[in-house]
Amino acid sequence: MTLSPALEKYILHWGEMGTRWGTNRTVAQIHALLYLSPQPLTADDIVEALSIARSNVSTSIRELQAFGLVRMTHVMGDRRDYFEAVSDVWEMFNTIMEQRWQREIAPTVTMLKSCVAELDDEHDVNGETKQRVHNMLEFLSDAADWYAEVRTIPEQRVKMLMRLGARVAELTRS
Amino acid sequence: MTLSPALEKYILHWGEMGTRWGTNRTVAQIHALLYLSPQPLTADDIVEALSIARSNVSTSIRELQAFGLVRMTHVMGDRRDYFEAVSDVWEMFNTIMEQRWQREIAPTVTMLKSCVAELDDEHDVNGETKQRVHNMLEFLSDAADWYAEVRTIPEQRVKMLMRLGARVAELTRS
DNA sequence: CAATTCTTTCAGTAACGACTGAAAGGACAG
DNA sequence: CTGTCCTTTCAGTCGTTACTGAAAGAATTG
Repeated sequence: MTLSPALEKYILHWGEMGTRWGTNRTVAQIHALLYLSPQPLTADDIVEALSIARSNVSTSIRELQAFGLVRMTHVMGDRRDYFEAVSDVWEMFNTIMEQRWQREIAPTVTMLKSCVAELDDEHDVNGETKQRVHNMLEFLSDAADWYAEVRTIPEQRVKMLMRLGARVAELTRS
Repeated sequence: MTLSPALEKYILHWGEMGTRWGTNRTVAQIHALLYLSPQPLTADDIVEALSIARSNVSTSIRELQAFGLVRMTHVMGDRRDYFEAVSDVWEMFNTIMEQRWQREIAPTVTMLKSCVAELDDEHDVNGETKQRVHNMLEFLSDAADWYAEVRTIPEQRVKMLMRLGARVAELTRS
């Protein structure tokens, strides 16, 4: 379990980015390692490759499984758990988007709705302020509705629509 | 400078979310406060409203200005700096998206390109592994191209395209 | 039902980033 | 030029989260 320079670079970078994407460095590194590995790995493989504690692998793997980014598999005649990452990139980003949506946008929309309701009774609050809370709620719930729609469209069709969007951008310019 | 319960809730929540969006709690709280305020505020107004140190306001405001989310203004006959947030929600999210793109996606695409190049010379690396790095690069650079296109389309037209996307989702289902 | 192998839990520690308060730096008024 | 007002810088502290290592737990084998 020794990593080539390019693969090590990939894993380290992914770890850095992970901190910006809601997880910690280790979780993201493990995810990168599993994504790069053609075969499923054991926890001890990961310990060795990344030089981290066994317990750290255990908790990080659990987080990745909860995210839906890593699956557990088994090998006949071997008691150990093996892990592999979802290897389809499109599926992977769908999963990440979904998670982030649930953790960030959905609770915010809930909060905004209750704020709007409460503000109705707060007569000393400036009208412009109320309007801005309203605007934020409208923006996010429109976006939420749109995202919910898009999620139901099959991958191939989304790709098609994206190409269409790019086409329109060109027409707009000319 | 006293906040109503609903506004306080808004600001606290925004602060929480800020930590998930690449900034820290204070920066996000200040941004929320300025967004909610119908008039520009001074640094001391912010100190009082959020109970934080003056120096903390100074550095946080700088970060918000660098993000392009807050502008400085002045009042005739008053030496102090006043600050106001971009109040248009659409513009605000465009700005946030652009920043996050530059900080997260762009460097990753750069990293992936160099990885792909280096992997060409690393003959002991598994073919499937190389393929996966390639897939990731392709996905992200396609997404980057698409995003660059969309950014050039005027707001109204993007909204139209979003509605069109939702429409297609409905057609797909029936 | 002991011994072995693997996994998980958890308390303590280490590392990191945010925040404060004091001091320095600038700009203006008298 | 001096004092006042406002802003910025920075060293130190505080708080939070990640990580480790030891111990407990669970599953399997002979």
